[in-house]
Amino acid sequence: MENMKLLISVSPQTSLRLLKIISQKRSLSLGKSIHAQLIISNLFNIIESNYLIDIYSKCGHISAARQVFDFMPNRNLVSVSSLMAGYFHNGYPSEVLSAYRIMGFGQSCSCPNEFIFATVLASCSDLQALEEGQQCHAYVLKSGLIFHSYIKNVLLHMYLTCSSMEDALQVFRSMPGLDIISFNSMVNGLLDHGRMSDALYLLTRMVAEISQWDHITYVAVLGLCADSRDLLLSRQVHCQTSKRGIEANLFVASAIVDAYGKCADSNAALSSFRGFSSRNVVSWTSIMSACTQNLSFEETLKLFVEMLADGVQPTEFTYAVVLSACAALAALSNGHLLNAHALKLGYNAHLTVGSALINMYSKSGSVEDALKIFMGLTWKDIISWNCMINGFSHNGLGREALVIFHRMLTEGVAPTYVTFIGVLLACSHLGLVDEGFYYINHFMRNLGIVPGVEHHTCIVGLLCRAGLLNQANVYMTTTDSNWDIVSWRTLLSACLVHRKFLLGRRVADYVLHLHPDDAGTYISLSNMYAKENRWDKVVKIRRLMREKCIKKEPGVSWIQVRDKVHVFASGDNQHPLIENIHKKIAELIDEIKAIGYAPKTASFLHDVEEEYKEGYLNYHSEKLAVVFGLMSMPSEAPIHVIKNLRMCDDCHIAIKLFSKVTKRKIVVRDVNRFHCFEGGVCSCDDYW
DNA sequence: CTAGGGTTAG
Repeated sequence: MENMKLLISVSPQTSLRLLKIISQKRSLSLGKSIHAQLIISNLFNIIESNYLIDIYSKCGHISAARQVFDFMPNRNLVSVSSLMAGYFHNGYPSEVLSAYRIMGFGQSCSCPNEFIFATVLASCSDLQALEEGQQCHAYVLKSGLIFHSYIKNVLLHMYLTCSSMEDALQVFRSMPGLDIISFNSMVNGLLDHGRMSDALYLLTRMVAEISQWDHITYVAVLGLCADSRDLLLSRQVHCQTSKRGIEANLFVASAIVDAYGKCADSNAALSSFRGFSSRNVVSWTSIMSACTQNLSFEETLKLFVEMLADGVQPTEFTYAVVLSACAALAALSNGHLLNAHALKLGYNAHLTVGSALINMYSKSGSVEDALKIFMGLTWKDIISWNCMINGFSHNGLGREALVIFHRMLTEGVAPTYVTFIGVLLACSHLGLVDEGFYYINHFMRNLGIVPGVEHHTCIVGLLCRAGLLNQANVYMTTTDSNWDIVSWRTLLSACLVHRKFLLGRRVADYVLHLHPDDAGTYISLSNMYAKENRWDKVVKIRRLMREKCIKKEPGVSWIQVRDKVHVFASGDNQHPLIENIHKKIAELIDEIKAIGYAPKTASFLHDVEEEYKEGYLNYHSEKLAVVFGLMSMPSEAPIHVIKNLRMCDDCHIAIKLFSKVTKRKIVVRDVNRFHCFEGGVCSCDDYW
């Protein structure tokens, strides 16, 4: 710094050399001091001012750049294009176009050159301003500027982002002298439009026409690997990049992690991520996304903590990924924490973060908080609406879901495939049979949305809920859809709830014909027999399951208390406080027996599985977790428990009564829906 | 002195 003052006062050539270095280094503080020196010595000319515009723009101080520009007594084309580039790179493409309009080229100013058009066309791309872009196209054709390679490529990019693939292809085909940048743009454009085979064809052409691929070509190829879920190809490309030393590039590194994640190999994603020498937010976010997509939710949370410890600031993408991991885990307290964190950094206003928060809160049993977030959004898109509608529906709040749906229609937002899953689910909760059929048969059809198996399954649920089980069965057998095991289970469990055992057994036989080893169906069947006290049949089914080595997925429930997640499996005694928990359960069972609870047992049989024996039900995982929660949470705090299977009958009754005798709010998220127990009743109205 | 293509999301 001391030397700099001397240099400026000594020679103007040296000051230009200094300015060049400062521009390359993007040093705001040095730029400011040399600016001050120039003012003091009153020595600056057009070139020095242009440098200052460039430096301020590159350092994100666009208003300072504008000030320098405005105070210049004389300007040239470089002054204009530097300022335009500044506006463009700082995210103000519309300023570039208005600057162009008021510039008065050809009159007071000389004609625009290739530098000006490069930035103007790039701004058209960002603004999706096809018409302006076409006007530029005409000008660069007439003026001959089209022969500059920069102009050619930026024009191609404009058509790729603003117009049809056909227009872009026409520009691409008519362009002489294609270079690596034109090819890269075209490949990426094709991939963006989902035209994978065309992209692949172009890549084979690139092998012949481009001597050396660069890192951006590899990013495109890795995008192709990810889109086509081709693990082998991903490995091959990864190897090539590391051989050529390109994997050190952070764009390439992130693309490698993403490709492995999309190809369902989270181990490869993790080990390649660990092997990279440098990291940034994007590569961190990519690895977290890879883990979340492959159901390693805890890993995502651990990585997030590690990233923060590394001093890397999250972005809206990061929050979206981590929040969706929280949603999957129903990790409400982590989600709360992330909400506060995002709020502090100002990311709460972002659409993706907002939707992720709505999703997280509604999947963690706190719809009230989800609604608060939703109402606080200044900008809503279709995904925010869908998250809120589905959030309400999944929590059994059909009325509220429909209110949001109608508000969405009034605001002129067009519903989508996902919207109607929530809407039909809401109809099912409310018993609105006619409305449900109206939505699926007319409303969706008028919008050109073809109903999928999710919608049809909602209709089955709707009919079942209304007690129209035969109609539900007929609907399933006569409607052409990709009926899956989920849809059949909807009908089966309805048969159980409504005690339609004849139909239930017939359906179960049919399902076992389609899915011979489905444990859930065997269990439903045996539950139906158990409800009729036909224990001989129960024993037979259990024996059959043993012979076929079909195992029931063990019931697991978990609850978060402070910073720790406590996991309970049915009948296991792993928890350090298990003695106290059993004692507490026994006390509570005695209490609720006094108000009418009658436990179900089949103690008179020895050949029945453990779970039917006396007292065994008391060791069901959800009871263990709920009672542990009652013991360890402050007395006003609601108890949030998550279970991997559907809740069992007995636990449902017992927990309802627990909520009454303890005056606590208890929320259990099972694999299907939420049960919100309060004052002895459940939000599911005993139907699940 | 100024300009081009690229990674992560609900």
